[in-house]
Amino acid sequence: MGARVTMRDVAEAVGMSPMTVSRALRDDDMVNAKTRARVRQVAQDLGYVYDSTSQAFRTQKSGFVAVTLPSVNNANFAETFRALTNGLSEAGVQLLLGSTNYRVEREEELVRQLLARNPEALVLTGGHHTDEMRKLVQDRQLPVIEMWDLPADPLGHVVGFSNARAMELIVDHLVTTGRRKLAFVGASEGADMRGVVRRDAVVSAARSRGLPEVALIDAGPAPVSMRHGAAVIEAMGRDVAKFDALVCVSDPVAFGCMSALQRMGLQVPDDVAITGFGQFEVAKVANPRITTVNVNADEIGQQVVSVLRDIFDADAPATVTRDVGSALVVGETT
Amino acid sequence: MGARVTMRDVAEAVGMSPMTVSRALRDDDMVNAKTRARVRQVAQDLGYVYDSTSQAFRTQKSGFVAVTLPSVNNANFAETFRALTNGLSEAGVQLLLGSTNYRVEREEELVRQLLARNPEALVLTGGHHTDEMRKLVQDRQLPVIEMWDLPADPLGHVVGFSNARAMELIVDHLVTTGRRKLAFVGASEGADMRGVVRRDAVVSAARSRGLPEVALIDAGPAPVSMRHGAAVIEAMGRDVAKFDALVCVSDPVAFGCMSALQRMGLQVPDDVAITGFGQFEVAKVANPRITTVNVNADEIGQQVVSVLRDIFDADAPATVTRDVGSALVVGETT
DNA sequence: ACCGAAATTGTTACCGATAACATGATACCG
DNA sequence: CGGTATCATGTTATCGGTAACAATTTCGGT
Repeated sequence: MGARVTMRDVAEAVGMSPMTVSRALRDDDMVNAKTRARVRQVAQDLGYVYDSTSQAFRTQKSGFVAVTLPSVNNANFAETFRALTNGLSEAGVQLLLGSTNYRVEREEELVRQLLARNPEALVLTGGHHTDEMRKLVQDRQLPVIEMWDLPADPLGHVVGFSNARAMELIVDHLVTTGRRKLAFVGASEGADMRGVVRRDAVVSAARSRGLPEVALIDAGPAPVSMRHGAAVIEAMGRDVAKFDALVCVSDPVAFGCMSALQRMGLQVPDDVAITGFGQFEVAKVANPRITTVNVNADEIGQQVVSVLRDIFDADAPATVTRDVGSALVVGETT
Repeated sequence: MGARVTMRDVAEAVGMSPMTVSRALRDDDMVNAKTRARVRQVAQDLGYVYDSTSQAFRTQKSGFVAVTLPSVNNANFAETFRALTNGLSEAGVQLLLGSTNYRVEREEELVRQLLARNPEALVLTGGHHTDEMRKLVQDRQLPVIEMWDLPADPLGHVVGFSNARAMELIVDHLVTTGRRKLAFVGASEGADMRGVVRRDAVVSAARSRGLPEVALIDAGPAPVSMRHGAAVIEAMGRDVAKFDALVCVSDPVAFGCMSALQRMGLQVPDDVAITGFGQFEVAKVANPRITTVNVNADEIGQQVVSVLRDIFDADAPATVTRDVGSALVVGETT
């Protein structure tokens, strides 16, 4: 009861060496079929539980892939994570998850912790990191995948899409539908780099298309969600109607804005158009449906899995960059 | 470059024994301050990364707490997970996360994998498990916490609330506001036990209060979300107006239902009332605000952390049950 | 300067699985 | 029936830390 059951115990019980037990419990070896069956039976009877820690230690292969996400509490990142989990659990790989809370310093600390677990690959969300952190991962010969962005100076493999180009799609769409006075609703400067990139892309796209300067509506520190969108629009009051369109950093924010507008009696899209980002479920179900950009979180996950598979199979693949693209999804808010 | 830097290397570089290095790198020991500083400096210079795997192996303490969630892609579970992460990262504990996809068989398999990592505690969502799985965890002297439910036959500690009582709050509220013909919108029988409990509670609460039998609207296999709620109501058409109220298994489903109703031109709550569950963000921001039940996912996480702290501090605490309760949050849909 | 206590560093063995190599058992061949 | 290829099992050493204990140094008080 007190002591834990080890392979040695199982070996003793079947009257064989631990090595044979080890082989019998793993699939891939040449062990007599009857022996294997007996070993497995005894192992089960004794309540033996395999010790991955020892295996990881002995083989120097942890069976872990480390993943950092800005937040789990985001349907898109969660979806990518789900796809990763599903794709990798078949390969017997477990995920070590950490949240950066949208802060690069937190990411550095986190990666330090994760590296101590000796992961076989590192999957990072985004391409913005501290210098210290870059050094950390580059010193090791550890496969790194950055996802959700297309960083200018990648650490290794990349699976993502261009946030900037996605925003241009939106701006062009708004121009086409006759909107000119745009406002961007997003988080305060700083933490959420993806948001910053989107904002800057909107601003510069508007400029290059000859629109008036884009107004910036600050919904508070990242992460911003439904309630922040609603709150900031509520605070503005009917003033907001001076804009033709609210370009929001994400669908939840867009939904929050829309809800606030509707409560004030303003019509979407007649009084103000709204766009979101990320094709969250709410965009499809909201009334009216929110015009958004499909970023296919699931496919990002799958592509990352595929890259990891390649890495694990062939030991030294060239670093790849996969652009999963993005597409405008026109709803009823524009 | 090829070989990894170990404590031995650091020890050699500073001219001391590995043991001293080990002590210097951990905080809590009595090492000369200057020695410690020197060791740390050298370790950093050499790019030494601590190997938690070895530590876990030697000390037989993994530094892991294993957590199973039905799905990461659920704002409430994600919130609980976030609270767990935050609370435990201070204690130097890492979380090992697995998703059961709302299936007990998957849970069993998952727990098997997680146990192989030798976690110091196991945090499970819900109180329904396979027999095999119950044996698995009871054989070990491993602290187990079930959360989000109040199981009749708990495996160990419990932090949760009564789904049944929460649904009674809703039924009573609907009765008070004059509703009698209720329909429950949830997933098909089977996987999501929490949903089943909620449904049964509504049915029996309605009976005991003398209401007509509750109609059951099947939104498809778990997990069900916005789009499933919307789809099933759309499929029903205006027939749905024969009900006084739609009692939904969750806020997202409620939002989907509401959206579908509104698209058909039905008024909420005038034509049909709607209730949700879980106080998701969408309930607060939707228009009208959805009447729901606050379940405080964050507090569940915090309470679990507190129980874990107690477990880690004092080795053998009695098993505790903490009811975090739930409260009706009246919105504008009833 | 000497002694004992406290502070600091060192030595040895070991956690559990498995790679690499060695050995024993069995089958198959002419 | 001897000899070799094949299959099946056993032996030994080891991954990188650290517990437990041992040895050494430092220091204050007399």
